[in-house]
Amino acid sequence: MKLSTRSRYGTRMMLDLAQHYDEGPVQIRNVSKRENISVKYLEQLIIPLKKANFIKSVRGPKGGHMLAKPPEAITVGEIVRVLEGGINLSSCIENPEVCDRTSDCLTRGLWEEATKAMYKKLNSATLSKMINEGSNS
Amino acid sequence: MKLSTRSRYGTRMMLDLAQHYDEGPVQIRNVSKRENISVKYLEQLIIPLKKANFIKSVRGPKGGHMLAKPPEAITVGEIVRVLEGGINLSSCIENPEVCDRTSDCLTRGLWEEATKAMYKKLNSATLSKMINEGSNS
DNA sequence: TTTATACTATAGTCAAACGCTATAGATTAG
DNA sequence: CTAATCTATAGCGTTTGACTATAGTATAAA
Repeated sequence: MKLSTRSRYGTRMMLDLAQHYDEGPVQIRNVSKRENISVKYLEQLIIPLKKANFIKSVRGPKGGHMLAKPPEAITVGEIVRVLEGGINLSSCIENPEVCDRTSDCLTRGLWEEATKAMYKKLNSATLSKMINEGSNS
Repeated sequence: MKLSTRSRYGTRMMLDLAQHYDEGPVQIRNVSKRENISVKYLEQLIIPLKKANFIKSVRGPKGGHMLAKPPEAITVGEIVRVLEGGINLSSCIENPEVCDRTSDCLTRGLWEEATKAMYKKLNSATLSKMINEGSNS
């Protein structure tokens, strides 16, 4: 029931990139220092975020990473979905065939509704909103 | 991000008990057959649910288990909270001290809001509602 | 054209959690 | 007193999570 550190660290990295948007490529090394997260771990998180087109990278010296879209066009919901591999309270929501009781299951609908409620909140939070509203909003 | 089988099986057991409420003590053996969940595993789930006063048990021959309150007085949210050990997307919500960034964390508030949204849904579902509304409501 | 800097890819390690099973014991109706 | 039933605790095998290590590939700049 907990979000993985993947999602939490990934979101922090994306917020860090958002705070340095328009400053050119940001090196992982620096994100690592500021956020106190291992370089190797961040490198791993970047891969799926690039595939999802949220980050673009520049190789070689002076290279680095930057948001592929402006901070107001990326939501935390999207980030979590990419890093968590889908947000769902139960795998029977995506894959009804994992359970032979699907047809008459009393609980499935509820898990789905609860998932959606959470989802909605996360989707309403763009990176720029997060930065502007701050922590104690 | 998935609910554990503990919560899902536990909820199914509670729904089963609700469907046999007022029939006297129900034996785990029978719940096990109907729900296709191991007896030993169910026995384990009953313990915390008894402590939380959702189930009461009768020992000896003809003994068994039954809801400690009517089905309309128990919500799925309560069951999940007991079996999951709290529903929270991040442990920093219950225990701010796990992270030294709490004071200026941009994400904590969002995890909390999303948690509450999910929570609200689960709390609105009583066992009797679940049974009456069925699966395809 | 070399070299240092930075990103990329894949595999490995360690510990904790999960899902489940087994054993032994306590209680009580009949 | 005994069989049916619940109770408690410990164990076990697998999976997942959170990292870490190694061996690259690309490229700006000297």
